[in-house]
Amino acid sequence: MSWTDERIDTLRKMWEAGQTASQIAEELGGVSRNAVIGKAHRLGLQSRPSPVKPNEPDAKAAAPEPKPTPAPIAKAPERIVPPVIVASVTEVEIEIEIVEEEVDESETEVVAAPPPPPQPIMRSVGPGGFLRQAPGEQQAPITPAPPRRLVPAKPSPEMAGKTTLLDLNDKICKWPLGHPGEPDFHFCGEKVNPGFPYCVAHCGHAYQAQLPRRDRRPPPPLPFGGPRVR
DNA sequence: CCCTGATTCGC
DNA sequence: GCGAATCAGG
Repeated sequence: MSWTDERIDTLRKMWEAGQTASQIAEELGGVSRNAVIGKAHRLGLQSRPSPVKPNEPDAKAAAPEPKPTPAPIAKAPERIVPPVIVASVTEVEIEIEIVEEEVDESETEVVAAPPPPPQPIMRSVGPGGFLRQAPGEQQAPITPAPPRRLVPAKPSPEMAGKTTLLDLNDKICKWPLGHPGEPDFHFCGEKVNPGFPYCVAHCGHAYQAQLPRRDRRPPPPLPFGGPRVR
């Protein structure tokens, strides 16, 4: 197989969409994961969370880097599934600070049920103007992706007018609708909130205000062993 | 071991 | 330019 313009285009778009080299190679067919990576680099596409860190030669008296705020970023979920990223507060906006630990000892005497705090819904505004979901109105994260590759992500009748993987570019919302492998899997396709991979509306889903730990519900168990089919 | 991407180097 | 081999982190 050779690198035709179409194949290069597919590679480029899938790479930019965050697909792994393996997935891209699988999609293209006839090439190995290494071939994809090699090509991607030759194309100038590069950098993307790599497991291997660039070795800083200047690691002499390297000060033990202070990390006061590790940035509350939810760890990356399965590829393609929109990351529900906890708001990494960049501006001055609502800050939910709750001193946890030591929940106080007043629990021995349950006098009255704590009255439900009738608070108005507070939403923080993210850059670009999207409204973050407030804690409490947050919805459970998207269901895990089903087995992928049930169907080629290519042309099909019902995909008419849909934004497919190959339609992605910097200007349109990459919020996935459905799951990879499903017949009608496609992307939002709206104009992006400048500087973000999603439109304003989907930014509101992707970047959410943090919920205090103690009020957080543990993630629901995955219906089946989880993604990844093989 | 599995996965990942980066890099090297013979072709 | 290509990609297998190799490396190294998670």
